[in-house]
Amino acid sequence: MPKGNYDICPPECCDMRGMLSFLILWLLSKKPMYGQELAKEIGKRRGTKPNPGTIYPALKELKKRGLIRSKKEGRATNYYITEKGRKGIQTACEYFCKAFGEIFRERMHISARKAEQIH
Amino acid sequence: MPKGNYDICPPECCDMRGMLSFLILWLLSKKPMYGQELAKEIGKRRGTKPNPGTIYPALKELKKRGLIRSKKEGRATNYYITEKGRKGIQTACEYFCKAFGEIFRERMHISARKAEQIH
DNA sequence: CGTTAATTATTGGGTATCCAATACATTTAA
DNA sequence: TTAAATGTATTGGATACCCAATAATTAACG
Repeated sequence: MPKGNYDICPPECCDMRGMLSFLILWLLSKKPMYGQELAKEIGKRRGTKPNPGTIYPALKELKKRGLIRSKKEGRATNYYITEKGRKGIQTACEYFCKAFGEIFRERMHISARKAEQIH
Repeated sequence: MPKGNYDICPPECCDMRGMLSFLILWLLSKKPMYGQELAKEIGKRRGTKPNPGTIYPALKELKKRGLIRSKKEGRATNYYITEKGRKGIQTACEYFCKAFGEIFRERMHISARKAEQIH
Protein backbone atom coordinates (compact mmCIF):
# COMPACT_ATOMS: atom_id res chain seq x y z
CA MET A 1 0.00 0.00 0.00
CA PRO A 2 1.91 3.08 -1.18
CA LYS A 3 1.44 6.13 0.96
CA GLY A 4 0.24 8.41 -1.81
CA ASN A 5 -2.40 6.16 -3.27
CA TYR A 6 -5.34 8.40 -2.35
CA ASP A 7 -7.69 10.65 -4.29
CA ILE A 8 -6.91 13.41 -1.86
CA CYS A 9 -3.71 15.07 -0.75
CA PRO A 10 -3.18 17.26 2.35
CA PRO A 11 -2.15 20.88 1.69
CA GLU A 12 1.32 22.16 2.43
CA CYS A 13 0.44 25.43 4.08
CA CYS A 14 -0.89 24.13 7.37
CA ASP A 15 -1.31 21.00 9.40
CA MET A 16 -4.75 19.57 8.83
CA ARG A 17 -4.41 16.55 11.04
CA GLY A 18 -6.06 16.14 14.40
CA MET A 19 -9.45 15.35 15.84
CA LEU A 20 -8.57 11.68 15.61
CA SER A 21 -10.91 10.55 18.39
CA PHE A 22 -13.76 12.42 16.72
CA LEU A 23 -13.12 10.66 13.40
CA ILE A 24 -12.83 7.28 15.07
CA LEU A 25 -16.12 7.67 16.92
CA TRP A 26 -17.84 8.94 13.80
CA LEU A 27 -16.69 5.99 11.70
CA LEU A 28 -17.59 3.49 14.43
CA SER A 29 -21.04 5.04 14.68
CA LYS A 30 -21.55 3.75 11.14
CA LYS A 31 -20.33 0.23 11.69
CA PRO A 32 -17.97 -1.78 13.91
CA MET A 33 -14.40 -2.03 12.59
CA TYR A 34 -10.99 -3.36 13.56
CA GLY A 35 -7.99 -1.09 14.05
CA GLN A 36 -6.44 -1.16 10.59
CA GLU A 37 -9.84 -0.95 8.96
CA LEU A 38 -10.38 2.29 10.84
CA ALA A 39 -6.95 3.55 9.84
CA LYS A 40 -7.69 2.74 6.20
CA GLU A 41 -11.05 4.54 6.30
CA ILE A 42 -9.44 7.60 7.82
CA GLY A 43 -6.74 7.43 5.14
CA LYS A 44 -9.38 7.36 2.42
CA ARG A 45 -10.90 10.56 3.69
CA ARG A 46 -7.85 12.45 4.84
CA GLY A 47 -5.26 11.25 2.38
CA THR A 48 -3.01 10.12 5.21
CA LYS A 49 -3.38 6.92 7.14
CA PRO A 50 -2.64 7.06 10.87
CA ASN A 51 0.18 4.82 12.03
CA PRO A 52 -0.33 2.01 14.55
CA GLY A 53 1.38 4.17 17.15
CA THR A 54 -1.37 6.71 16.63
CA ILE A 55 -4.48 4.62 16.23
CA TYR A 56 -4.08 2.06 18.96
CA PRO A 57 -3.38 4.41 21.85
CA ALA A 58 -6.35 6.50 20.73
CA LEU A 59 -8.60 3.43 20.67
CA LYS A 60 -7.25 2.45 24.06
CA GLU A 61 -8.14 5.84 25.50
CA LEU A 62 -11.63 5.85 24.00
CA LYS A 63 -12.17 2.43 25.54
CA LYS A 64 -10.94 3.62 28.88
CA ARG A 65 -13.50 6.42 28.78
CA GLY A 66 -16.32 4.04 27.99
CA LEU A 67 -17.05 5.44 24.54
CA ILE A 68 -16.16 2.21 22.70
CA ARG A 69 -15.65 -1.45 23.56
CA SER A 70 -13.63 -4.16 21.85
CA LYS A 71 -13.78 -7.87 21.15
CA LYS A 72 -10.95 -9.99 19.80
CA GLU A 73 -12.09 -12.11 16.86
CA GLY A 74 -9.25 -14.13 15.33
CA ARG A 75 -6.32 -11.90 14.60
CA ALA A 76 -8.58 -8.88 14.53
CA THR A 77 -9.89 -6.86 17.42
CA ASN A 78 -13.22 -5.37 16.48
CA TYR A 79 -14.29 -2.12 18.05
CA TYR A 80 -17.90 -1.16 18.78
CA ILE A 81 -19.33 2.18 19.82
CA THR A 82 -21.18 2.18 23.16
CA GLU A 83 -24.38 4.07 23.93
CA LYS A 84 -22.28 6.68 25.68
CA GLY A 85 -20.13 6.96 22.60
CA ARG A 86 -23.15 7.25 20.36
CA LYS A 87 -24.54 10.10 22.38
CA GLY A 88 -21.16 11.76 22.49
CA ILE A 89 -20.55 11.62 18.74
CA GLN A 90 -24.00 13.02 18.03
CA THR A 91 -23.20 16.05 20.13
CA ALA A 92 -19.72 16.26 18.60
CA CYS A 93 -21.11 16.21 15.04
CA GLU A 94 -23.53 18.98 15.88
CA TYR A 95 -20.66 20.96 17.32
CA PHE A 96 -18.45 20.26 14.32
CA CYS A 97 -21.07 21.47 11.87
CA LYS A 98 -21.64 24.62 13.88
CA ALA A 99 -17.99 25.40 14.43
CA PHE A 100 -16.84 24.75 10.87
CA GLY A 101 -20.08 25.13 8.94
CA GLU A 102 -19.20 28.50 7.57
CA ILE A 103 -16.23 27.08 5.68
CA PHE A 104 -18.47 24.63 3.96
CA ARG A 105 -21.23 27.04 3.08
CA GLU A 106 -18.62 29.43 1.76
CA ARG A 107 -17.21 26.74 -0.43
CA MET A 108 -20.63 25.73 -1.75
CA HIS A 109 -21.34 29.36 -2.47
CA ILE A 110 -18.17 29.62 -4.51
CA SER A 111 -19.07 26.46 -6.41
CA ALA A 112 -22.54 27.78 -7.17
CA ARG A 113 -20.98 31.05 -8.32
CA LYS A 114 -18.68 29.25 -10.72
CA ALA A 115 -21.56 27.24 -12.14
CA GLU A 116 -23.41 30.49 -12.86
CA GLN A 117 -20.47 31.96 -14.70
CA ILE A 118 -20.42 29.01 -17.09
CA HIS A 119 -23.92 29.95 -18.26
CA MET B 1 -14.98 38.46 29.13
CA PRO B 2 -16.33 35.29 30.73
CA LYS B 3 -15.10 32.09 29.21
CA GLY B 4 -18.47 30.55 28.58
CA ASN B 5 -20.12 33.47 26.91
CA TYR B 6 -20.54 31.77 23.53
CA ASP B 7 -23.48 30.33 21.60
CA ILE B 8 -21.54 27.14 21.16
CA CYS B 9 -19.92 24.71 23.56
CA PRO B 10 -17.33 22.02 22.76
CA PRO B 11 -18.39 18.40 23.38
CA GLU B 12 -16.99 16.33 26.23
CA CYS B 13 -16.38 13.08 24.40
CA CYS B 14 -13.40 14.10 22.30
CA ASP B 15 -10.95 16.90 21.74
CA MET B 16 -12.15 19.12 18.90
CA ARG B 17 -9.37 21.63 19.03
CA GLY B 18 -6.59 21.91 16.49
CA MET B 19 -6.10 23.14 12.98
CA LEU B 20 -5.34 26.54 14.39
CA SER B 21 -3.15 27.67 11.50
CA PHE B 22 -5.88 26.73 9.07
CA LEU B 23 -8.45 28.80 10.97
CA ILE B 24 -6.09 31.75 11.23
CA LEU B 25 -5.38 31.77 7.50
CA TRP B 26 -9.05 31.37 6.69
CA LEU B 27 -10.06 34.30 8.86
CA LEU B 28 -7.23 36.46 7.53
CA SER B 29 -8.29 35.63 3.99
CA LYS B 30 -11.48 37.53 4.80
CA LYS B 31 -9.90 40.60 6.28
CA PRO B 32 -6.75 41.74 8.12
CA MET B 33 -6.92 41.45 11.90
CA TYR B 34 -4.80 41.88 15.01
CA GLY B 35 -3.98 39.02 17.33
CA GLN B 36 -6.77 39.30 19.88
CA GLU B 37 -9.31 40.02 17.18
CA LEU B 38 -8.36 36.72 15.58
CA ALA B 39 -8.60 34.96 18.93
CA LYS B 40 -12.03 36.45 19.48
CA GLU B 41 -13.25 35.37 16.04
CA ILE B 42 -12.02 31.85 16.62
CA GLY B 43 -13.72 31.86 20.00
CA LYS B 44 -17.00 32.88 18.41
CA ARG B 45 -16.92 29.92 16.09
CA ARG B 46 -15.36 27.28 18.30
CA GLY B 47 -16.71 28.29 21.70
CA THR B 48 -13.17 28.50 23.09
CA LYS B 49 -10.83 31.40 22.62
CA PRO B 50 -7.15 30.54 22.12
CA ASN B 51 -4.82 31.98 24.75
CA PRO B 52 -2.02 34.40 23.90
CA GLY B 53 0.45 31.57 24.41
CA THR B 54 -1.32 29.74 21.60
CA ILE B 55 -2.15 32.45 19.10
CA TYR B 56 1.06 34.43 19.00
CA PRO B 57 3.50 31.56 18.40
CA ALA B 58 1.16 30.31 15.67
CA LEU B 59 1.13 33.74 14.02
CA LYS B 60 4.90 33.87 14.37
CA GLU B 61 5.28 30.57 12.59
CA LEU B 62 2.90 31.50 9.77
CA LYS B 63 4.89 34.67 9.29
CA LYS B 64 8.13 32.75 9.23
CA ARG B 65 6.73 30.59 6.44
CA GLY B 66 5.71 33.62 4.40
CA LEU B 67 1.97 32.92 4.58
CA ILE B 68 1.18 36.14 6.47
CA ARG B 69 2.86 39.47 7.21
CA SER B 70 2.38 41.92 10.02
CA LYS B 71 2.47 45.65 10.63
CA LYS B 72 2.48 47.32 14.01
CA GLU B 73 -0.16 50.07 14.16
CA GLY B 74 -0.34 51.67 17.62
CA ARG B 75 -0.69 49.04 20.28
CA ALA B 76 -2.04 46.60 17.73
CA THR B 77 -0.12 44.48 15.30
CA ASN B 78 -2.26 43.83 12.27
CA TYR B 79 -1.77 40.67 10.29
CA TYR B 80 -2.29 40.37 6.54
CA ILE B 81 -2.40 37.30 4.38
CA THR B 82 0.22 37.13 1.62
CA GLU B 83 -0.36 35.85 -1.91
CA LYS B 84 1.34 32.64 -0.88
CA GLY B 85 -1.03 32.39 2.06
CA ARG B 86 -4.03 33.08 -0.12
CA LYS B 87 -3.12 30.30 -2.50
CA GLY B 88 -2.41 27.99 0.40
CA ILE B 89 -5.72 28.57 2.16
CA GLN B 90 -7.64 28.05 -1.03
CA THR B 91 -6.08 24.64 -1.42
CA ALA B 92 -6.58 23.93 2.27
CA CYS B 93 -10.29 24.81 2.13
CA GLU B 94 -10.77 22.50 -0.84
CA TYR B 95 -9.00 19.79 1.09
CA PHE B 96 -11.02 20.45 4.21
CA CYS B 97 -14.34 20.18 2.39
CA LYS B 98 -13.27 16.96 0.72
CA ALA B 99 -11.86 15.36 3.85
CA PHE B 100 -14.73 16.30 6.15
CA GLY B 101 -17.57 16.94 3.71
CA GLU B 102 -19.27 13.67 4.43
CA ILE B 103 -19.89 14.67 8.03
CA PHE B 104 -21.68 17.75 6.80
CA ARG B 105 -23.75 16.14 4.15
CA GLU B 106 -24.77 13.49 6.65
CA ARG B 107 -25.83 16.14 9.09
CA MET B 108 -27.81 18.06 6.48
CA HIS B 109 -29.45 14.83 5.42
CA ILE B 110 -30.52 14.22 9.00
CA SER B 111 -31.86 17.75 9.25
CA ALA B 112 -33.81 17.37 6.02
CA ARG B 113 -35.15 14.05 7.29
CA LYS B 114 -36.40 15.67 10.48
CA ALA B 115 -38.09 18.45 8.55
CA GLU B 116 -39.93 15.85 6.49
CA GLN B 117 -41.18 14.09 9.57
CA ILE B 118 -42.77 17.26 10.83
CA HIS B 119 -45.00 17.33 7.76
C1' DC C 1 -2.92 62.84 35.20
C1' DG C 2 -3.55 58.41 37.29
C1' DT C 3 -5.96 54.26 36.75
C1' DT C 4 -7.88 50.71 34.11
C1' DA C 5 -8.25 48.11 30.00
C1' DA C 6 -6.52 46.12 25.96
C1' DT C 7 -2.81 44.28 23.16
C1' DT C 8 1.52 42.10 22.48
C1' DA C 9 4.71 38.52 23.17
C1' DT C 10 7.20 35.10 25.67
C1' DT C 11 7.98 31.18 28.78
C1' DG C 12 7.15 26.82 30.96
C1' DG C 13 4.60 22.87 31.37
C1' DG C 14 0.86 19.85 29.42
C1' DT C 15 -1.78 17.10 25.88
C1' DA C 16 -3.54 14.95 21.68
C1' DT C 17 -1.83 13.44 17.73
C1' DC C 18 1.77 11.97 15.02
C1' DC C 19 5.67 9.00 12.99
C1' DA C 20 8.91 5.19 12.94
C1' DA C 21 10.50 1.13 14.76
C1' DT C 22 9.87 -3.14 16.98
C1' DA C 23 7.95 -7.50 18.43
C1' DC C 24 4.36 -10.73 18.54
C1' DA C 25 0.14 -13.20 16.86
C1' DT C 26 -2.96 -14.88 13.43
C1' DT C 27 -4.34 -15.69 8.78
C1' DT C 28 -3.44 -16.43 4.03
C1' DA C 29 -0.71 -17.85 0.16
C1' DA C 30 2.79 -20.51 -2.06
C1' DT D 1 5.15 -26.74 5.80
C1' DT D 2 7.16 -22.45 5.15
C1' DA D 3 6.86 -17.79 3.78
C1' DA D 4 4.33 -13.78 3.26
C1' DA D 5 0.73 -10.83 4.57
C1' DT D 6 -2.03 -8.71 7.87
C1' DG D 7 -3.36 -7.14 12.39
C1' DT D 8 -2.21 -5.88 17.17
C1' DA D 9 0.07 -3.16 20.49
C1' DT D 10 3.78 -0.69 22.59
C1' DT D 11 7.67 2.52 22.95
C1' DG D 12 10.35 6.61 22.16
C1' DG D 13 10.82 10.88 20.16
C1' DA D 14 8.59 14.84 17.65
C1' DT D 15 5.11 18.44 16.66
C1' DA D 16 1.12 21.47 16.67
C1' DC D 17 -1.72 23.17 19.72
C1' DC D 18 -3.00 24.24 24.30
C1' DC D 19 -3.25 26.75 29.01
C1' DA D 20 -1.67 29.89 32.61
C1' DA D 21 1.29 33.26 34.12
C1' DT D 22 4.10 37.18 33.47
C1' DA D 23 5.84 41.63 31.90
C1' DA D 24 5.82 45.55 28.84
C1' DT D 25 3.44 48.86 25.87
C1' DT D 26 -0.34 51.61 24.24
C1' DA D 27 -5.05 53.35 24.43
C1' DA D 28 -9.15 54.60 26.82
C1' DC D 29 -11.53 56.31 30.73
C1' DG D 30 -12.65 59.08 34.90
